[in-house]
Amino acid sequence: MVRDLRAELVGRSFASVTVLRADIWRTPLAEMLPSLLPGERIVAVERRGKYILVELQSGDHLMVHLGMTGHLLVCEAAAPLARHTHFRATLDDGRELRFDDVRRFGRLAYGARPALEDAGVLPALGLEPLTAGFSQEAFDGLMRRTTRTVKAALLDQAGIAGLGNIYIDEACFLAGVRPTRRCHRLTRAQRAALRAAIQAVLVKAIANRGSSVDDYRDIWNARGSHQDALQVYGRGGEPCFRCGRALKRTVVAGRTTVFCSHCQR
DNA sequence: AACGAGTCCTGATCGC
DNA sequence: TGCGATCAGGACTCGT
Repeated sequence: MVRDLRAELVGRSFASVTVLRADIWRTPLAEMLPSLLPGERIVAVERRGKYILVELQSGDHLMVHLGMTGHLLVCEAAAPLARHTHFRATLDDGRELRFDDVRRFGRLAYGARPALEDAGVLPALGLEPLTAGFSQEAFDGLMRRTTRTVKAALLDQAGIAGLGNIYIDEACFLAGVRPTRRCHRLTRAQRAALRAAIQAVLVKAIANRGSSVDDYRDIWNARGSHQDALQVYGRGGEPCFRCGRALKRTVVAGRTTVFCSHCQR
């Protein structure tokens, strides 16, 4: 999404702004946005973990977290509104950037990045799994110093940023590691396999433009295709693609978790 | 430190 | 056809 947004938005300026729902904002600026945002040129679109950051010429940022069902859309101003559209901003080329979210777990914020960080609106996040900082040494350090389950540790955005329920189950399957395993008990080989699997799963899912298991759509409302490549997520009770045995479905760290008890140890 | 439960929401699906 | 229970890509808070 960020790559698509970057290609569409960088260099454009915001024109008018409409806040249809103010309570999804983490900063008390919703009513001031119509005076703050118009005229601002977009200079960059970045991502930190699951947070999307649209950087403006003034140094302020429009921050977006999609939650479960949040969606950013770039469309013509005349395009019909999605049922749960909460924010729309026109661009200087006549198009609009819109945010819609059925469940309203998504959050928007506006402000200078240090201010967003100080307020905890943009929380402290861990390693970016597709950067050099996600070294085997760094990953080993994280795993060796905690007794939590692998699932819980990978869900924790303060350790590694950006992994969610789908890709954690997928990475564990690819690595042959049970999500219920305790981090500090993983072997060196398992840690290496897990780190490689996390990266491989993310790279593939991004290449496939995301997993449209249900609501996910890109900024043009198109579906991704990675849902067709998922090995375990959503397949509880169905045969493992590797060994043919029925996949187990349980709850780990409060989240539905699917794994193969034969292929994952 | 770690974990479970509860909370925030709407909508799809399923059993009766 | 209707109705209630259950569940869903996330992430807080609170109590143990």
